[in-house]
Amino acid sequence: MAGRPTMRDVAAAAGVSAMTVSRVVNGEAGVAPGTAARVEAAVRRLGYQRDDVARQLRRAGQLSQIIGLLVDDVAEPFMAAVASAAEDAARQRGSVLLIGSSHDDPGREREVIAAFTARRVDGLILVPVAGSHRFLRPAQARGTKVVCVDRAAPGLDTDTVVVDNFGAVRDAVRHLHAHGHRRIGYLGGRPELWTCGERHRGYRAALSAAGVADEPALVRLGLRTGPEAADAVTRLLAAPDPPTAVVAGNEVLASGALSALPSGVAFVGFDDLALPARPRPPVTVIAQDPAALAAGAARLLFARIHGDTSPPRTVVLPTRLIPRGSGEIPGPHGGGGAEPASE
Amino acid sequence: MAGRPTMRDVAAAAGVSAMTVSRVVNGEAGVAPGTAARVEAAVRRLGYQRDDVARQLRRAGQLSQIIGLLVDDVAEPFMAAVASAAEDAARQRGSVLLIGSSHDDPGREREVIAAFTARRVDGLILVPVAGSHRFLRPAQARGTKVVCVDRAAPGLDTDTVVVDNFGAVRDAVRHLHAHGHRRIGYLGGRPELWTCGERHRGYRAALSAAGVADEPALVRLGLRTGPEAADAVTRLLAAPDPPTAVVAGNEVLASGALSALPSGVAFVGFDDLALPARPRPPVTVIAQDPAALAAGAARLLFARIHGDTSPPRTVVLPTRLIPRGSGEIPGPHGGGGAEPASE
DNA sequence: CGACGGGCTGTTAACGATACCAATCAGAAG
DNA sequence: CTTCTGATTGGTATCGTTAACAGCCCGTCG
Repeated sequence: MAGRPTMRDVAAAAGVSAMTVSRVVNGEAGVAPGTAARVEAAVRRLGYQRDDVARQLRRAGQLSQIIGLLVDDVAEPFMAAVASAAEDAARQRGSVLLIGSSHDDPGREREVIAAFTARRVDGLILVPVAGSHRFLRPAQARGTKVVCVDRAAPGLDTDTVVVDNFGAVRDAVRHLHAHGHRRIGYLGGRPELWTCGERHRGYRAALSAAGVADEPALVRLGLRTGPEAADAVTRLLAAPDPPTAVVAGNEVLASGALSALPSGVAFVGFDDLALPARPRPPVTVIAQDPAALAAGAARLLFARIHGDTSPPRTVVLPTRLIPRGSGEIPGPHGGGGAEPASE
Repeated sequence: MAGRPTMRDVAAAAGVSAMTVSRVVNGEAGVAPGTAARVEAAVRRLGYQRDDVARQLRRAGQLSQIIGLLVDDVAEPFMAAVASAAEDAARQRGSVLLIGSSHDDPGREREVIAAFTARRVDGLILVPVAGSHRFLRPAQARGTKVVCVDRAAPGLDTDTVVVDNFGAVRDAVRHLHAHGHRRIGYLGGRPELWTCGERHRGYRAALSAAGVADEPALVRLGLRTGPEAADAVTRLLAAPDPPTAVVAGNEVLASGALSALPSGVAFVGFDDLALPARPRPPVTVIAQDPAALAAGAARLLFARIHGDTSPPRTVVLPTRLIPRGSGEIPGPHGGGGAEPASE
């Protein structure tokens, strides 16, 4: 009797069959009250708990009530908010959540996904790293549902929930333009990431819509860390004819850029999370809602798990430009004006 | 052939027995190279993946390679950092991580723990909420290992990894005293949480060691949110004979307090994470290392899982007081002086 | 009085994998 | 030619639970 007690142990202790114990443990009808009481007493006495591993095996084809979440790194505030909302959604539906961090490494992503699917997760919520995700096809064929969140996965035809990255940066640049800026710098992350591409595209679209030439000297892409962003800012501003405004393409870069930015330069950052302690002067940001992203992804995922077979959808959530001052510093070309055509 | 293929399917496809497939899939020796190649081809062709659920059942008594982490809320930066480090540690040891948030609710904590242990997690890393954890005894008796992190669990005899909360706040108050402050306010969280109790104890110990009377009017306990902390600060400073320095007992309160604090009042906050965008003026903080906490907890947990039966240990990690300016604002009693006896 | 129905309980056989042991076969040794 | 060894491979039982079905008992109805 060393290990954990089984239904047979309980059955023996209560003088019934394992089947009856199963019925009592699962609250099924059709057990005499007296018998149920005896079984419950035995359960408590032995400290019995149903073994969901065996249960899941026997009920193959049913759901495992486990879902997996794969993010870059849970330690990032944005990803942590996603994880928290995903866990909430899972729990509400009676599932538990496995979590893994890819750390931007495709190999690691594959490993974690394999470990998850081997445990028969009902579905995966995925923040895909760069690169093809063709390798997911077999898992999908075996029945694992997949939803991408925050980024689209190139070469994978799945439900996807993202924010309007393109529009967000386009609007931010337009905002700066409306405040009189013409030379607007841009700090972007790794261009092979889908979000970074979209955001950069938004930057260029706004410039071209405003009739401003896209000047490569004002753009730094492929930045990864805060210090890299700080360095990039310093170089941008040291160049001849420097930008009068800067946009940072993600929260890490925003945070790093701020530390190197003189107070006269206008600034808009992406993401509102890393800045809860409202630095002074306050920073204008493009805010996204990670909890809404995760909730949307979970909604789509559970719909699939429960049999939805409609064609994959892409849900695009809005962002919000929150003016707090740093983005409203007037530029040299008639700044301080209102937005051109508000939306 | 609708569902996922099994070893039998692969065996049939490769013209061998299930046993041989098992050996190939698990990389065991003693299979002829030609046979192994045939099996591997069949595996790829059918998209077979080993079912770890069935595997775990058959190998009962072995490890499930799943561990569970229960935190207040993964969205908090501190907890997110703990989760990230825990996931790293688990992965390094070939395990996956289930995560759950208790949201400070004992009922929810129990539910999540039950869901985890029913899936036969090898162990739990627990940030215990307030209240008794006696209910964990049966799970421990069934073999689930438990390690507490960040907080001790009252009434539970387990390994525990915490920081020196008492000493941290004591030193912070001593630091303020050394800079000439005598009236030092304190903002504390819910006193039923172990950490909050320890920190408040540290506050009082420092005052009493310095021969300063503990004045209840300078202390606000039971605060939960940033706005509550901001409000508390405002009231403290509006009172007659207000404090010249304030200590905040956790990161949420620190962040809230800062938003309401005039620049002349000295300030030390707990925890360095919510303030990555270095507010100006920079804030002196008591920094803890959540990754080290989680790594320590994982180390103890896996030692238990692998058979360590020595008596439970409590590991206390140090904190670091990082002077950044706000805590060095001189007070009215000969401020600016050095620490009395540095340590 | 016998059959019948409903409430309760038990029996058997899986789910998919693996531990354990037995069988087969080639070539070597005697 | 027989026996033996070692390398390969297969058969069987089993992990803990539950689906499906079979039985039992008692009261009731024709």
